[in-house]
Amino acid sequence: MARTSGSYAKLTKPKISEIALQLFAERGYAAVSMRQIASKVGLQVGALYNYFPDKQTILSELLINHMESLIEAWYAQKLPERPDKLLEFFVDFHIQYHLNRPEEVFIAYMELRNLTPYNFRKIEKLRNKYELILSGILSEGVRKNIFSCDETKIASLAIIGMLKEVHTWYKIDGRIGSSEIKSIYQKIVLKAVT
Amino acid sequence: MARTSGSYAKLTKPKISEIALQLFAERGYAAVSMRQIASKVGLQVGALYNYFPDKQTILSELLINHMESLIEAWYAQKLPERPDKLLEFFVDFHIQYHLNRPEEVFIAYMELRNLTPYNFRKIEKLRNKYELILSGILSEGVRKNIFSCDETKIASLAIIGMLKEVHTWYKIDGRIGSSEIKSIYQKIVLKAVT
DNA sequence: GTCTATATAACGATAGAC
DNA sequence: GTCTATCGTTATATAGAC
Repeated sequence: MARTSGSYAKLTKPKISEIALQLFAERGYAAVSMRQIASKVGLQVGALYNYFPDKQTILSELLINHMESLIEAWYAQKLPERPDKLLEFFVDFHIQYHLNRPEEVFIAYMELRNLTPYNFRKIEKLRNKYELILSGILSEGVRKNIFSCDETKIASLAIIGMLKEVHTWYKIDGRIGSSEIKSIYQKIVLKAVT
Repeated sequence: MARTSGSYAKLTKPKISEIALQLFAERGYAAVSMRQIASKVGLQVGALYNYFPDKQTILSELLINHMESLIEAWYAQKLPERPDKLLEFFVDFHIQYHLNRPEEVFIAYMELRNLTPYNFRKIEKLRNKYELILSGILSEGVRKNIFSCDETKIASLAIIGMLKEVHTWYKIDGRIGSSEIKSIYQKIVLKAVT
């Protein structure tokens, strides 16, 4: 068995990320200090820099991991082949994934403006990669004459834009359940491209 | 005629507020420095303190003025007497007023967390005052047997909460015009209380 | 790997000359 | 009313002891 100090250390970085996520979502990136993060983790400031080179990297890693996990989660599934079923599947997946991570969704939306241009471009690339999944589904459907859609690229942007607004409507204790929301959006999206 | 310096000075405070509003909406309150505000106004930092005692007051005045202007704008209108017409009028008024001020709506939602407890309570009181307008309309309608509603206070909170979500849906260049949105919400709200 | 101590810069806010 | 200069504080980030 490894030394206990080493075992704990493996948990330290995820813990820093988790607490930074909470604080950034609660007070905003610029309003949170490294000292506050360290204090809530149970460390002194200097120790944070064993895990992250700077504050900016804590934020950018949160956002990059969020996007990368999203894309990985998509490809980890067994996907249906028919493009119309695949599109329904995508809507369902997207809504469910984002409803399960309200804090990540919030900072991915709010704190983009606090990324350096370099990190912002990284996020943009990942976002494009995710949008390619959807536009790929659409153009495959068009090729098989199941969908009718002139501009699959623009259509996929519009659809993702629409789906993004779910989190502003959805309340866990509200009258509308997540399964209802998903079926509503599935119908809207399918109608939009057939 | 007054001295030109005096004339310009009268415009300085509104200009500071206007530019602070822009910057706060764009980058967030905590990420904007007094020096940045001063620079964009065309002043040195020290000069800002002739108009505001501190940075916090710039933010709180923006939010307080936003709420006070909203309430004043309501009472400045000629109001219909019938409670059902008055309710329609309220929905129309609320949506139009907020669609015209996207930056104010945004910081009124996002920057509440950066208010001191004292200023936060001020905003809460103004919000209650605004909600009293609506609950007053509802209870007057109940008294005249036009509306049916058990808890007018809770109903008014729910309605305002619903109306607040308009700004997340509405896009000026979108397919849905503001007049359509208003009539949709008027119907929903009226149905909800009759 | 974590600590204490510190370098360096930027922040909000103030004082006094003009 | 605006400027320059500066105070005191706090921030990020680093260096070196343990």
